[in-house]
Amino acid sequence: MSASKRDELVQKALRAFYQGGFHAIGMDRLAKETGVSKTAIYKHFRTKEELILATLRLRDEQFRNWLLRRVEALAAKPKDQLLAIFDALAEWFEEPEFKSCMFIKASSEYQDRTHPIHATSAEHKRLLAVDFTERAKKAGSKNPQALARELLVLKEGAIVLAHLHDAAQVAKDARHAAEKIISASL
Amino acid sequence: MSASKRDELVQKALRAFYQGGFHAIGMDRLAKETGVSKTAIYKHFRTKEELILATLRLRDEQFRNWLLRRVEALAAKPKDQLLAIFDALAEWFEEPEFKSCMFIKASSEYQDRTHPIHATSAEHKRLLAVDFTERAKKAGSKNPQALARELLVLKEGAIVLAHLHDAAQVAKDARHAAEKIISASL
DNA sequence: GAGAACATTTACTGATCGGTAAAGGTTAAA
DNA sequence: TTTAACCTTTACCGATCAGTAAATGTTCTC
Repeated sequence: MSASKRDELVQKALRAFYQGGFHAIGMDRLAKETGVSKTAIYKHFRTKEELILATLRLRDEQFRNWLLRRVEALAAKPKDQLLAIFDALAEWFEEPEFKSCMFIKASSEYQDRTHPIHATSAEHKRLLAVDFTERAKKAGSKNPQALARELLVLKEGAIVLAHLHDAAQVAKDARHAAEKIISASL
Repeated sequence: MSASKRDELVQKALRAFYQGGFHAIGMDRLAKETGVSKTAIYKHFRTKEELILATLRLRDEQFRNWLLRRVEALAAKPKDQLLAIFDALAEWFEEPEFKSCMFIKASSEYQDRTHPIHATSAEHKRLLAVDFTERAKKAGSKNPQALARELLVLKEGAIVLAHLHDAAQVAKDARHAAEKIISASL
């Protein structure tokens, strides 16, 4: 299997797990949906867990890359970029394939903190906090780390509620809350 | 099976699903853990889904009852009660069995909005928002519904992050954010 | 104590789970 | 053209999935 074929497999597996859930999607169904036979999959991933971890690594890279670039495209000044996080989220929520956050779902199904899938999910959120902190610092926050963590709380809550309630309304609510938090922190 | 036995079954099933996940816990394992044979379970619940729904109804009642009474015990004035939500959450996060929110996990595993399990999860969050709105109104908020929704965003985000990062820190962050949002809304 | 009514267990169904052995195809060097 | 290396497919493994039929207790009435 070529490197590009492998990437394609991981991308398709990512989509299947995201839409269907990790326990709910079996390897047989995965083979059918990706067009790669089960044996061929197991040539490259020793276990289902390793395949899941590969999809999470891809998702982490794709999502953070998308969010941070989108934020920079939407606003120039660091303070506005902190707010633009929630404009970008609003765009994401409107995508028809939006089904909450891959990492929230992963940590829901793999709850043990020592489990690699759980740890990978925690790391994804940590890396987001690192980026938020950098922007909060540039925006002149009194306590950039605290502001970043508070914005991250808003982001995660918005994702969860966008999946359950009116996504557009939730995005607005989170943005309004962010405005107040950011103002109070400068 | 007596009514109390049935309640005990639902309570034990709730615990098993909460700790293990809905797809991950099979009916055989459930029978073993609850001490009730599979056939006996199916005498009272036509499908696994119906049992899950029964556990969610119990959890909704238990959790909202606990949170709202705890909030009232922690603070007297409506404004302080809005803040006390996050003190109560902090207590919850410190419980050793804390594993995120049952409804977030349920909606993660049953993603279709038309699915009864997903709808039940959405309803649980809606009922919390109704209570928050009432308290926000009594606290003198300019826009009680908006404040309630923003606090709910904070609450859900705090739960997700408490499950992934340092729970005590996350509870503090959410409380600080709530202080700013509440102040700005009065 | 006989018998009806109900609750519970054991044992099973076909389907699917994650994972693998063995065979069949394809390609390229010799 | 043969052979070896690699890749993929088919077919299977034991375990577990949700759900059920038939048999075995257990309890209550008479």
